[in-house]
Amino acid sequence: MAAVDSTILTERQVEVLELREQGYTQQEVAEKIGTTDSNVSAVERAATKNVEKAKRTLRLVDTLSASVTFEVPAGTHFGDMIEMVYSHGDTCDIKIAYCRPELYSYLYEPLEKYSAGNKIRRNVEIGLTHDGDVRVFPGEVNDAISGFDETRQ
Amino acid sequence: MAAVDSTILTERQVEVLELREQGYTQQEVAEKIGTTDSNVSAVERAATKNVEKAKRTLRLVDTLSASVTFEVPAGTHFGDMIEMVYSHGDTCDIKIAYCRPELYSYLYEPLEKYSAGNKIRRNVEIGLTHDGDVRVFPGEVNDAISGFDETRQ
DNA sequence: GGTGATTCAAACAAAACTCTTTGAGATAAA
DNA sequence: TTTATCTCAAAGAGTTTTGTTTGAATCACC
Repeated sequence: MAAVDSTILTERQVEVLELREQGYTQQEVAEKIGTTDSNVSAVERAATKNVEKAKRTLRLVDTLSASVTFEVPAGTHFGDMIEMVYSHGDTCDIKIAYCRPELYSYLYEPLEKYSAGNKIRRNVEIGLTHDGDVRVFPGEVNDAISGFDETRQ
Repeated sequence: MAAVDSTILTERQVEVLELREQGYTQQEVAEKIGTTDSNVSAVERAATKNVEKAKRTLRLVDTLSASVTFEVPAGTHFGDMIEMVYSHGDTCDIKIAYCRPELYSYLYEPLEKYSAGNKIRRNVEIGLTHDGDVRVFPGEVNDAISGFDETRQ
C-alpha cells in the first residue's frame, strides 16, 4: 500500500481510493477489506473531502502570500469586485497584469460556482502579487447577505 | 480575517500566517494576538506542516490516479528504478514518454533530497498514466533498509 | 558578553477527526 | 418490481490534533 506519511489521508482512505481507482465497486471493495458498502462510501467521501481541503489550503496560502490582500464581501457585484482590484492596485502601486475583460473571465472561472445573478455568494479573499498577478480564494458562505440557500440542490 | 472553511488550516494558523506574511516578527505577532512568542512559533510550525501535508496529499492522489501504479522499495538504485518504470510500461502497453536520460533527471528532481549514493532512502510510489507520463510520490522512511539516520542534519 | 528573533520538547485539556455500525433512502437498469 | 450501486445521518468509541504554558536552547549580530 502507498505510504500516507505526512498526508491528510489515512491508510484506510488510501486503501479505498486505490481499489476504487482500479475500478472496483464499493461493494467489492467492502468485501476485500472486510466491511460494509455503506462504510466504504463514508470513507471514500471523507477521502474526497480531504483532497478538496488540500486543494483549498494551497489556494488560500497562495492568495495570502501575495503582497497585498483584501476581502470582498458576499453579495458584491462582479463589476464592483473588479473595480476593487484596480483601486487596490493603484493604492499600492501595482499595475494589474490584466485588462478589464481579461480580469473578468480570469475571476469568473474560479468563482462561477459561487455566483448567481452577477453577484458573488461568498466572501472572497483576493491577493495581488508584486508583478500584478491576481489570486483568488472563495471563502465561507454568507447566506444572510447573499440570500441563497447553499444546501439546496 | 481570511476564511478557513474547508481548509486544513485553523483560524489561529491563518491569523499567524497573515501577520507574519506582512512582515511582523513572532514577538510582534504574539503581542497583537495576546500570547507568547514561543506559542506563535509553535502555531506557525503547525501551519507550515499542514501546508506541506496538503502538497503531499495532492501529489499522492495524482500518483494514485494514474492507470498503473507500483512501489519501489527504499534502498533501490536509481538505475534499477528506471528499469522498473520501463518494464512496467512494457507489461501494460504504455510507452513511457521519456528517454532514459530524460527520465533520470525527471525522477531525480523530486527524489533528490531523499537520495544518497545513487540509492533512494524512501519507499517511492510510481504511477504511469495512459499517455506515458510518470508520477512520483516519495513515501515513508525505511531506515532499516537504507541505513541512514533521517533525523541527523 | 548581551540582545533580539526564533526554535524546541514536554505536558495537558479541549476540540476535531476517524472508522465503524445501523437503518434508511436515492438512482438507474434489467 | 427487483437488483445493484451508491448516498446519507446519527451515534459511539478511539485516536489525533490544537493551542497553550514553561523552560531551555540556538543563532546572528552588535
